[in-house]
Amino acid sequence: MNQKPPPSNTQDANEDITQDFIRDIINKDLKSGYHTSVVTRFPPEPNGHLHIGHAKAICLNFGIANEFSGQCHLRFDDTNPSKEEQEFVDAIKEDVQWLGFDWGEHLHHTSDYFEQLYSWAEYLINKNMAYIDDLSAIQIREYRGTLREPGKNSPFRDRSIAENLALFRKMRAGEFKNGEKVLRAKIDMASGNINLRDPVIYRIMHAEHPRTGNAWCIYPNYDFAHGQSDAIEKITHSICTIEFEDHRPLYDWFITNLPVPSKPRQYEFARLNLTYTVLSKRRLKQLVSEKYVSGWDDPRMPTISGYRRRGYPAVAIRDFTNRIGISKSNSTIEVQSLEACVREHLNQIALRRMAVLKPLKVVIENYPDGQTEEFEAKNNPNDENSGTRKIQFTREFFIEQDDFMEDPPKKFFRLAPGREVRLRYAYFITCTAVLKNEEKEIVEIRCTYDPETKGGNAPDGRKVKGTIHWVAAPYAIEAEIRQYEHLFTKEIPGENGEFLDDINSESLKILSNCKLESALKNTPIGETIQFERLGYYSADKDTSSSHLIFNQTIELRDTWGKNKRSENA
RNA sequence: UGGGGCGUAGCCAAGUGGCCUAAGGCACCGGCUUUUGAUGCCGGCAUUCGGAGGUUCGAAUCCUCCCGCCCCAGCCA
Repeated sequence: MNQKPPPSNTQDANEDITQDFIRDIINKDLKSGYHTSVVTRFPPEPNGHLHIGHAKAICLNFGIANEFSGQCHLRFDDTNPSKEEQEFVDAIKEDVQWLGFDWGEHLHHTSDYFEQLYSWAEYLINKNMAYIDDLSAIQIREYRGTLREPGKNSPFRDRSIAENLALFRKMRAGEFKNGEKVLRAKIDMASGNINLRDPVIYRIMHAEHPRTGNAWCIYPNYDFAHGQSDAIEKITHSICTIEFEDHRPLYDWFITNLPVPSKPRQYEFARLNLTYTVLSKRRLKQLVSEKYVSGWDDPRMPTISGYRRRGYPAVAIRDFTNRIGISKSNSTIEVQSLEACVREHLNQIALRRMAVLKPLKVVIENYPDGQTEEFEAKNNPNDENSGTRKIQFTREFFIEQDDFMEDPPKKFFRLAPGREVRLRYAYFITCTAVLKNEEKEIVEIRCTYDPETKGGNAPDGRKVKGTIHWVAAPYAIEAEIRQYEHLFTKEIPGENGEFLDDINSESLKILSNCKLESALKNTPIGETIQFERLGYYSADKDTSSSHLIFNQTIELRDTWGKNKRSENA
C-alpha cells in the first residue's frame, strides 16, 4: 500500500510512522491533486511553557511535514499583548528545537499580519458583513442568548457601512477606551452554534505588544486572526484540538468571504491527557507561581523543559507521541506508557555506573588494608561498542542498605548473615558479622571474600543467587540525589474537587549522602546514566564543582520491590 | 425539546461490508536466558466491537431507535 517514507534526520529508524485519520486525509488530498504539497504549522500562544500535550501537536505537525516532504511553520499566535511575553517565545523555540524539529525559514508571528488583517476587517465592513458594536461586554453576553435560546440583534447591528468604517478607523486611531467598542462579524444571532452569533473579531486593548510596540491599540482575536494567518502562509492542513471543532464553521466563513490567498482547512484531534498529571496552562502556571514546584523546568513538571531536566531523551517523547496515536476520542493515557518509552530508549543508550544511594559500610576482614585493585567494567553490557571503564576495589566499601537484611525471607537473595553474594565485577563475599550502635541500628557489616572468585565467577562452579552493586569507600564521590514520584496522588488530579489537594507531598525526596563510583566525576549536565540496579539518573544543572546533583529520571523496573510492596498492601 | 463531537480489552489504538473466530503498543500473567531480581526471548491475554432492533448469503464496518461521555454562552487561545 503506502510506501514508508525514508527516515529523516529527526526520525530514528525505529520510530515507526503511524497511520491516522489526518494522514489519511492528506494522502487523499495528494492523490486527488487537491494539494500538491503539504504545509502545516504549530501555533503556540507565547503565554506559558510547552508541555507534553504540545509535544503531541508538535510531533504531529512537524512529523507530517517531514513524512510528506512538506514544511511546518512555527507561528507565534501573539494577538493578546496583555498575556504574552518574550520569555515564553524564547523558551518555546528552545523546546521545539530540543524535541528535534526545525522550522527553517518559517518562523512567523500573527503580529506580522496585523496590517493585512486590519484591511480584511475593513473589507468585511465594506461588504456589510461586520459592524461596530457599542454594547458593553456584559450586554453582549446578555444579547448572545443561551445554549438553548437564540440571541437577539444588537441595536447597533444596522449601522451604515460608512459609519462602521469611520468608527473602526477611530478605534484604530485610539479615540476610544478599552471595551468601549468592538468590531463584530455579522452572521446569525440565532445560530445554534454560539460562535456564529456575531462573534467579536477586534477589540480595543491599549497595551504594548512585545513585537509591534504601541503601533496598535486594537487587536484581532483568535477566530479572526488564525485562519487568515493560515491562508497567508498557505497552510494546507490546519490541525488543532477538538475544542475548536465548533469554531470550524466560523473559520470557513472568513476563508469563504475574504479575498485570502489560499483556502486552508481545519482538522481536529483529541488533546492529550495523562494520569497523575495536570496539563492545563492555568494549573501549570499556578504550580509555578504558588511555588509548589521550583519552576517551569522542575523535573516533576510535565513541561518539555521539565522532562529535559529530568533526563528524558527527546526521542522517547517523540516515540511516545507516535505510539499513542491520533484520534478524536477523549482519552487519558497512563503515564506508565510514557515511562516505558523513556526506559526503553535509555536502556539502549545510557552508560552504566554504580552508585549507592543509602550507604551501608562493609569491611572485608581478610582483604589487605590499604590495597586497591582495579576491575574492568562494561559501560553498557547491552551495547558491545560502548567500551569499558575502571572501577576500584578496596577493603572498605558501601553497599545499599536495602541489599542487606539481618533476618531475610527465603526469597531474599542479597546479603545476610552467613550468606554469599557477588559484588558486581568483583568478588563473592560472605557476611560474617553485623555491627550495631547503641540504638541497635546496623552501622557496619563484616565479610570475608573469596580471592578465587575475582571478576565474579567461582572456579569451582558454585553459584550465588544475588549480585549487588557497591562503591569503594576511599574512591567514592559524594553526591546529592533527588528522587521523584508523581506530582499527584490521584490518577485524575482534581477529579473530586481542588487539584491542589491531590498534590503528592512525597514527590521530591533529597538524599544527600550518596556514594558514586569515581567514573561519575565529570558527568556532563543533562547526561542520563543508569545507576545499575537502581534506575536512570541525570546530572542536574544545579551541580557545582563541589556539589554534585543527580535527578532520578526513572527507576528500573523492579519486580522484586513490586511484589514486596503488594504483599505489604 | 440549541449546536458540535466521541463510544473496539485495564489504558491507548488499527480497522472504511467478506482474507476480522478484530493489528500493534502499554499494563498484566506464565516460562526461558541473565555477573543489573534490569534487559532480551517465547507464550498467554476481546468468538467480540456502548445497547437493542433491522438490511444483507455475510456487519465493528450500512440503516433505525436508545444509552453513556466530552466540548461550546471570553472584548482568551
